[in-house]
Amino acid sequence: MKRQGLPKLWCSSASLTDAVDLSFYLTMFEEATAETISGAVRDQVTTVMPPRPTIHTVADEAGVSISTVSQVLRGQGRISEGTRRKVLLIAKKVGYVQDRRASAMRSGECREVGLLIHNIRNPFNAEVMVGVNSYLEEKGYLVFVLDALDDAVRQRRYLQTMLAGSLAGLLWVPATGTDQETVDWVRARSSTTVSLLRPIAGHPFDHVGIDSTLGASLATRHLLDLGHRKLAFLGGDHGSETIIQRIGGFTKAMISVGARPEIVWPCAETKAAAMETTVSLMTEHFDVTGLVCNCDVVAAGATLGLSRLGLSVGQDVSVTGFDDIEDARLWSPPLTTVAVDPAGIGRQLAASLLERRANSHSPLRTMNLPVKLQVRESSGPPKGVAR
Amino acid sequence: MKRQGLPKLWCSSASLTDAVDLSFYLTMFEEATAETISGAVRDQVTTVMPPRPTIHTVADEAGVSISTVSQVLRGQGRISEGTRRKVLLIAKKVGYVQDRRASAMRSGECREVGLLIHNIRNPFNAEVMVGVNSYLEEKGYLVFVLDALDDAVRQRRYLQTMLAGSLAGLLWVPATGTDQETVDWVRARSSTTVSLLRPIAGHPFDHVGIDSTLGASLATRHLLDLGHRKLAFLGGDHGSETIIQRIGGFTKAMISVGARPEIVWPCAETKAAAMETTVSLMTEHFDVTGLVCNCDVVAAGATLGLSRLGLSVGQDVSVTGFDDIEDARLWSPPLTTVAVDPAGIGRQLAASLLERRANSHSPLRTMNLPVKLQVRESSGPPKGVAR
DNA sequence: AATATCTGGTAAAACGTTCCACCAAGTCAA
DNA sequence: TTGACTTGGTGGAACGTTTTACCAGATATT
Repeated sequence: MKRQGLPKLWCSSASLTDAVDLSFYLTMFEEATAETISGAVRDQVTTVMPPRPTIHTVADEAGVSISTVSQVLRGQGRISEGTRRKVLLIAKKVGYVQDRRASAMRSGECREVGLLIHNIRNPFNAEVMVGVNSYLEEKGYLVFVLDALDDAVRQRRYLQTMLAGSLAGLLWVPATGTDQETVDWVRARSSTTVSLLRPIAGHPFDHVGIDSTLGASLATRHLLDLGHRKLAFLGGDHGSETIIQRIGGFTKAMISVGARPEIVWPCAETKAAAMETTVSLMTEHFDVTGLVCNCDVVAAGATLGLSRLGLSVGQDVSVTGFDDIEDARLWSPPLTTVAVDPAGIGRQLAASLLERRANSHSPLRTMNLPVKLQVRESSGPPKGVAR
Repeated sequence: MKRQGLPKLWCSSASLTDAVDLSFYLTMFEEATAETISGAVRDQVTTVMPPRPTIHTVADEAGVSISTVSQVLRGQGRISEGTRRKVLLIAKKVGYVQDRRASAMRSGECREVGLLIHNIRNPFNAEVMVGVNSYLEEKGYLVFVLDALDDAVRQRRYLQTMLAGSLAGLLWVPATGTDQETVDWVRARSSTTVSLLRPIAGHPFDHVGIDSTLGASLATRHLLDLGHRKLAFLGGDHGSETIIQRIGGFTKAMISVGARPEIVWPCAETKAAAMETTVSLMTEHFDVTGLVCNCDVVAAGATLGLSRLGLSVGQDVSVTGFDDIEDARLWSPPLTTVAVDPAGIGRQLAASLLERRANSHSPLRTMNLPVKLQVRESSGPPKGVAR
């Protein structure tokens, strides 16, 4: 079957009021069903692979030594324009690609950065990943990602594997429950490590994070200013620095107006968990009028929980999030949240990493990026207070 | 600062009706502010790294040859229990970890699998990633992820980098606009490649996908059965096999009841894009009563677009998705969607990869996993038709 | 006593690069 | 003509492993 592009039909987002030729799609359909039987075996033979061409292949073909090829390829040394051309041509012809392992092994150079994150399913984390990647990429680094699923044991395994080949650097969001031994182990093996988002007690690495305390404080303050007094803090993993800071911000803001920050319920970072926790929380504390959530995903879950209880968000109960993920502004009601710029984190992360690589003896740095309260309709004055 | 665990306070998800000691969080807060100044420099010295211990280090320390160490470490060869013990002990003591690069280079063995995906921000993709990872991981493989952002040029670069070190296998969701040259290039370089989700014309690799035609057909049929006749297909990238199949399923189902599948609008795989496209579409075709969406993310965007127009989903207009991401059941209204099991894809992907590695000469296989219509409240009979 | 077999281990050649020391031939100045 | 310098390149040792061939000594077999 041959196909050159699709019929114009749907290639533009303009609508199609004229009658259209449907035969194309029907044909597709027939073929598709035929091929689509579960587990169908296609009688196609895999060809035997020729061995991957090496620097030797190129050298032989060009009639020069491997040293010459190496120098040409790296643009170093003194090679005449003629041989240079010839070598490049042949390299292209035989499809040579440098074996990074061998190269890195000999030269000690390495351009691979590992990003070990705790939950790639959280859109905010995905955003950070894309951000850091785009910055390091243009410096010639390759960022690859491992998702530890916030499990300390799995994280340990991944670290072991990552650091078994050498890395240009490690970007690390420590999983919940990361122990001191793991931290020490990483310190001993990776000279260039930047922790991110979740600070580690003792600050053993460069760190890029956000001002969690301020963020939580801003959100809480916002609800207090609207007239709320009975607020709850919802979400967060057990025992991390981040959550401690956020609860700190919440507490401080509450205390400052004489309210009691009593209700603090952790929960997993998923909508489903947050929904259930919210239902329980609101059942037990029916007089709560505002929820300060640890992240947008939790806020989304809280919204669902509230609507299950027949409570309207922004009117009966106000909700704030943290992160300002792309979706937050699209929800109904749009979420009031503490905005963090994931691209900014990415940029700073890349900068920190490169700086540390350039100068491994400079003192460790902790960067906390600014946060900004993004007020939307999920927060409003409590019932009975005029807007 | 020393801390042994947190106060019991919030370590359980039980609520706290008693008065609590707040001093702890206040202390935290004070410290946090002090440290949290943007760009603050911490006066900590980085220690100089001792060179990473090699197999030689261990051999010298143990007074044996490196061959012996190598054999002990891999549990091969004939080594007495005594030396075995000694070597293992020393290896542990000096903190030896094998250099995977060198090992792989010599032995040709490789346990790294690359996953090149087109958009990790789509939760479905994230789910697939987690799935495949969990299966390959227990077989001792390391799966690392690159997100090509559905950009063919970036994808080309990433492929180049990934295949520059050798890989045990490549799992590939081809980006939109992947050209034949790229496909050929991958074929020439990677013997173990499994394409996933988006089939490639000509089926040059093993493939794990889903029955897109059937899925789209089921969703369309469902709406038709409810009494809808004026349906639109929304979403999808330009020119991929997937979208062709899905439009095929839509078309076939429509035709089978004598309806005209005229309205087919592609759009990017983000909520924002889908929202806008939906607004345009519905403005132009105000009589459409059902939207068959190419994926759940698009369906979510469509929902937002409809509510912006004051149309209620499931009553004024029915919407179906594709994927059944975790959120779909939590939305309001919960989304009727074609359910695909990401874990199943993960498992099958892992299986295909391992099988291909075990037997590189068996014929290529295309597996299409079953889909199932998950009916929820986002679809209902059109107005004027009794439920 | 001569031979075979087993046991525990070593030496050295790879793997595909990089990089440094070196070389042959040409050029140039004195 | 000699010495110094430049140009264009080569040879070979490393990098940290794995793997094969081999060896010395002990033990078993005839």
